[in-house]
Amino acid sequence: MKTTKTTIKNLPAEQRRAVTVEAVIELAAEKNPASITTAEIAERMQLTQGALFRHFPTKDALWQSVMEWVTAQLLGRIDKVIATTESPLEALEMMFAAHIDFVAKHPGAPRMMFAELQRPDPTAAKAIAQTMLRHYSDRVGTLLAKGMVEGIIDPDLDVAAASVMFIGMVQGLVMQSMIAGDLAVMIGNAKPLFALYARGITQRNHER
Amino acid sequence: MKTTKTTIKNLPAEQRRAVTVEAVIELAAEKNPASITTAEIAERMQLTQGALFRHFPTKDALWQSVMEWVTAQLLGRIDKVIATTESPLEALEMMFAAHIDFVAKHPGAPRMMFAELQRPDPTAAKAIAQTMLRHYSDRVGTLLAKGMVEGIIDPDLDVAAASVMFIGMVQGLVMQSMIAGDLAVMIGNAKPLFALYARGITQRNHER
DNA sequence: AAAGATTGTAATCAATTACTATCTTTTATC
DNA sequence: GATAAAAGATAGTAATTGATTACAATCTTT
Repeated sequence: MKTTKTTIKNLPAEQRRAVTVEAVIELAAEKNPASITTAEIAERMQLTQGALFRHFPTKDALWQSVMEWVTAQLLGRIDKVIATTESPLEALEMMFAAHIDFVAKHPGAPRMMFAELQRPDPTAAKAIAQTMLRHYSDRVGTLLAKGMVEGIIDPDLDVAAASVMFIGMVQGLVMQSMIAGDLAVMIGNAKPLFALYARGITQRNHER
Repeated sequence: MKTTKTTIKNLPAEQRRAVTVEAVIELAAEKNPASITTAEIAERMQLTQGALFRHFPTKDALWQSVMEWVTAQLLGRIDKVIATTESPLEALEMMFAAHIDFVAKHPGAPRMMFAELQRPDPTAAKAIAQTMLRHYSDRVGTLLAKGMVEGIIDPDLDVAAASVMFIGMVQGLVMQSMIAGDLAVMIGNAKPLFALYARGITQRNHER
């Protein structure tokens, strides 16, 4: 037993790649993802810069792995909570909460998404980000459609607009937390925000 | 008379600075603002890279000017349309439309905002972005409060949440247009989006 | 324990970064 | 039209970028 925590060297390749992705996620929480250098990543994980390229052929390949990690994590969490309820509205709320929780734990994730989508050249990492968001929108759209059938959600609702607003809410909270420089503000405002959203999409006949 | 349109040289300093800001806004529409170099800016305006530093002492000073331009433009347009109506709800809708119109004309603007807010170090440009968004939120909050007094807007509304959602809508549309790679999608979705927003914040007693 | 494969180090590469010093050209003012 | 100031061109700087190299340390397999 000689696992010194500070210097974990000679990790198997797969494990090293995983640690690298974690380091990038960490760094993306602290600064603009576009300006993260390979030297910074290496320093964060107590490794030399050149060693990084033994595990990733190129920097974009590294970003690709990172985006895949984010995709798997976020969609995984979302699908998990959706499956726990039959109510579409409740599912949307849990989906939103799960997303905010994920973003609060990994503030770098939405920033990376945004940064990747901005890239002019069609990189592999960018493509992953695009398909991820498409899948995300599909989840929201499906739940909304389900709710309309059940009569919970307004039948005249513009599903596309409601999807954009759902994603916009997350983005708005992220932006607000960046202005305030405080992540707690995000979790605190999540519940009233969704309440406002629900008020906009739900059917009215039953009330009052 | 030999004013070839491609080479506008020897501009007076003030004019040159204005042209520079325009060039940066243009470039920010095409790629990640954080990775815009002084060489690129100079090339875009048919100037040598060194000449840029005759008009801006440092690169951050340049960004500062750009952020000031965005602030003046956006807040200026917004205040202008707000003044044209007495109805808070109508004012909000016009404000939203003006914002989307501005963003559609200058897609680089919101990207720069996002990029600046992400910077870990407290630069002058970042400070401008923060105060700008604070002023923006104030405008929304004031209109909402006014609407509550007039009985148009739900008295139990969470004003902070509604402000976050307002900004989030813009951000959501920006993101959607980045995924689609098409700016037209933004303008097309603006109206139904605001309708959904209005549905969430307005008083219910008068209807049905 | 020998052999081979894997992982990491240190030095280095060309390209690019923001920024500067020096020289030339253009513009404005008399 | 002479002269000074303003604006731009040219050609640099040191530092940083992603990526590659030769070599050493470590692990795995036999």
